[in-house]
Amino acid sequence: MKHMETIFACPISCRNCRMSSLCIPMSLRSDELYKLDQIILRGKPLQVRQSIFRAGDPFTSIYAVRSGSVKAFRLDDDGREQVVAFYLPGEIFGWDGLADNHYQNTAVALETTSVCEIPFEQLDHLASSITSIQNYTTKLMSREIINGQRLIALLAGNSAHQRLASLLISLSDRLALQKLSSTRFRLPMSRGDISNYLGLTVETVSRTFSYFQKMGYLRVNKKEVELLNLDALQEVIADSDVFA
Amino acid sequence: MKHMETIFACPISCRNCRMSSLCIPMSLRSDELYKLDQIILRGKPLQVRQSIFRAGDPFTSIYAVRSGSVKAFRLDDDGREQVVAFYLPGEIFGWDGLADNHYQNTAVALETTSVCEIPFEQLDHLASSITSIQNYTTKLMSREIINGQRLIALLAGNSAHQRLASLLISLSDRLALQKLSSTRFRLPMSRGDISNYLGLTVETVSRTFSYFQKMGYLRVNKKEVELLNLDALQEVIADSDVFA
DNA sequence: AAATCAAACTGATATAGATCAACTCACCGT
DNA sequence: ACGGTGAGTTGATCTATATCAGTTTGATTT
Repeated sequence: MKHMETIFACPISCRNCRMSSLCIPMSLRSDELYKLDQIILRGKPLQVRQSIFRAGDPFTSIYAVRSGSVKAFRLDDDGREQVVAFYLPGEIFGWDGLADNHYQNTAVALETTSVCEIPFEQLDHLASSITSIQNYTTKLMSREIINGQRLIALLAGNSAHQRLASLLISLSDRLALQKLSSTRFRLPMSRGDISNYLGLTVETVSRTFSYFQKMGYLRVNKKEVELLNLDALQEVIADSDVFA
Repeated sequence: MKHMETIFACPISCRNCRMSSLCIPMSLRSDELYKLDQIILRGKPLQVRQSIFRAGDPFTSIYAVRSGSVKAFRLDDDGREQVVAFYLPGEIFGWDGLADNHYQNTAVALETTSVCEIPFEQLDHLASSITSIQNYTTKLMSREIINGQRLIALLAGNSAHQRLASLLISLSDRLALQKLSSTRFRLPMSRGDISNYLGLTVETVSRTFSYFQKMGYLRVNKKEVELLNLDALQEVIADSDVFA
């Protein structure tokens, strides 16, 4: 109910989307954007824990976060969930479904979240005439590969302190892209999600937050964080304890 | 010198490549394959440690392993290398270069290795007329994303034993695709590469090999391994120690 | 064959982070 | 207002793996 006036006053489209500068539209001319806009589906906002797709579902679409945030996780052989990515506004997800036409991950809203659904078949059809779409989607997938590798490197070679500092800096940087405060923000995910994503326990994450706070690097209260010393956090990440 | 007769008697092409059933050609009709074959560059075999591309190099091509093997690694901020993938014959790598037209990783031969270089611009041009190429490359990238996420899950949630067992099973499965023995093979990478990739130390990897041997799961001598009990190794992977 | 060198293995010890346990706090339904 | 529930924090202990310190082996050079 609360958003109704928005919907009627100003139908959502890529043209008036605050995220368009981060999203596929950034690569398009006006006439091309029109065609893209036509194929995008924009449903009701999702509630917390509501899924966008589940592992095993047939692949139909990729998705862009318009507002809110999303976590993507695999279900391991033994049924445990493993978070593999968080997505913020302007970010696009769902590429894991392409390889065999079924999503490998489950994607769920971490808070009230709006996503744009981009049916892949139609996008692909558009891409055959608009080469910049083809190019851009390819680049997006490449970026997803790189982001995965960045996380692999983080998990394989870094301490708990480094892992959490990296996540905070990553979130900070991505919020900055949205022209939001990069120093004061609300973590959309629980401690459990963070610890799972970083390959740690909740206790360790909690203690590391406390440590960073004690050191004056940040202030934290539940999900609210204020980064007080970005440089110090950067240093935590950089300090390979080779010279500790 | 030793391979010269092969080269003269029978020029290398996708048609006579043992890996074609695993590689891009598998998706192509004969006339299409001809066009693909035309753009592929096949250089001399690479020696151990020779690089195919280095992080920062301008992106020009993707590569397929024809024989031998390749490791791909990131250079972390502080200059340490972090192995993010191993590639065996029939596998394709280099997608990380697409996002910003420069490779993010360095790829080096782990042994004497032949690769097919597929210039991306030309492949992309071909893809615009041959949709199965477009589809296939997209699927390959998606698979690369999934493989990365599989490794993330392995690193974030599994013990040393589980990690090594997973790698061994993965290698075994991929050798089987090549119609090679899935139980007796030579590890192309050093213990250092394995430990780096799995986020462990060489000592732990060594001890884990010894443990598996003691348990009768495998026989190992330096790089030669014989898997004696695949089921046991699978069980190591599956055993979330929830019920240990 | 002796000398050199790097990779791999093994043992002893240290430690980061897991595990186990208790407590606080905010929020929710009644 | 009141107990209940789940998320987060903190403390005490335990343990898997890192670290440190050799030793063994096999390949390479002389």
